[in-house]
Amino acid sequence: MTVDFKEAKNKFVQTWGALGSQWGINKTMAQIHAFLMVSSTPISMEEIMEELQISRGNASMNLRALMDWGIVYKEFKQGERREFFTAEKDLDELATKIARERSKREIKPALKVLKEVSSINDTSSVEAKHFVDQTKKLYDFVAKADTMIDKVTEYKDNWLTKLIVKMMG
Amino acid sequence: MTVDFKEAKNKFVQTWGALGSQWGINKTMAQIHAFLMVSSTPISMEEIMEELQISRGNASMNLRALMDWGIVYKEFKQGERREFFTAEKDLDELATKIARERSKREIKPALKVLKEVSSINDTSSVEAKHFVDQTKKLYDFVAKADTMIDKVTEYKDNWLTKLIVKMMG
DNA sequence: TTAAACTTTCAAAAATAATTGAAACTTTAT
DNA sequence: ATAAAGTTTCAATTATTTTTGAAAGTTTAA
Repeated sequence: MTVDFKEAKNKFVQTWGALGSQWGINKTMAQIHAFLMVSSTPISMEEIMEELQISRGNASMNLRALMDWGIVYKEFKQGERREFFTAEKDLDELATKIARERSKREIKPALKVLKEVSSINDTSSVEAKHFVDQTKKLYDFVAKADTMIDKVTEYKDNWLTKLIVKMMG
Repeated sequence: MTVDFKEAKNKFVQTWGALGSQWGINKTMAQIHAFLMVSSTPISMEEIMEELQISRGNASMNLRALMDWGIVYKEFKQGERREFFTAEKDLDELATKIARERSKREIKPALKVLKEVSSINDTSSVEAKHFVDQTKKLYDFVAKADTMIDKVTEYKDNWLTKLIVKMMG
């Protein structure tokens, strides 16, 4: 491993970790994912701990979380006791899984609340009318965006390209 | 203000705050935005502090941040010394501004790093080759997604609807 | 020019989130 | 059955982020 490669890899992992934080994904989780993304072979927990200088517990919990998101897989190696991990490397698949998971965990529950609060029966004040009107609009908008995520992730391959082609036409 | 309305409003503000956290936006910032979104008149800092039970400093800093994002505006009232605030209420405009701002602040810098690390000249190992290949793919994918944000936010109105219509066709 | 009304700033404190590490647990080989 | 090799869990600790509040700054009216 040349020094340049080592540096580049490290920079990538660090940057991805920082970016993750800004999007509400914890730093280590993003870093482990980044590391696995650019690794060409399955990696043991030991090696992840070593590379990212993190504890066993941290590695274990974040690998679990990544597997729950469906973007990291456990692999078993012939004649090896240890578990190895690989990342989903297909980017269409990766984006699809992240979109679906965020929809399920965050957008759907938010929609539920929006529907609920926009259903109050109060027209006694301008404020109340505006509230109902605005939250209904928000519900429609978010629901539409969520539908789009569903539609878009139904495409198996290359949906982003296809979508852009459609947009241009 | 009936009790139901008060409750609904509060639930909405709380929920939006919690959702914000999950997306890397601080709770108070999201709450202030939510509160302004469903308010039909300009609101003073005093009133925001009162409603959300937060300090003056907190209110001031987060209002500044929201204005930097371009989704909250200062208003001046005839014969009033105090400043009042309103949120961008048009949802297409809101989504556009958030998308553009995140692109500028996070995606563009990430692209820069991706370009940089994928440009190393090392083909001495399978690992290095895989790294370059994978980061190049990532660059292309993220660049494409970012282009899409640009295209989509060029539409002035109703871009989400138009996009869905195109997709269905 | 001054003082009242209001806003901003930022160091310190509080709250929240992430991380550690050791004990408990599981699996496999002998 | 047992011990070695490995993984998971979670209470305690540490790190990070957010919030406070008071001092400094600004604007306006008189």
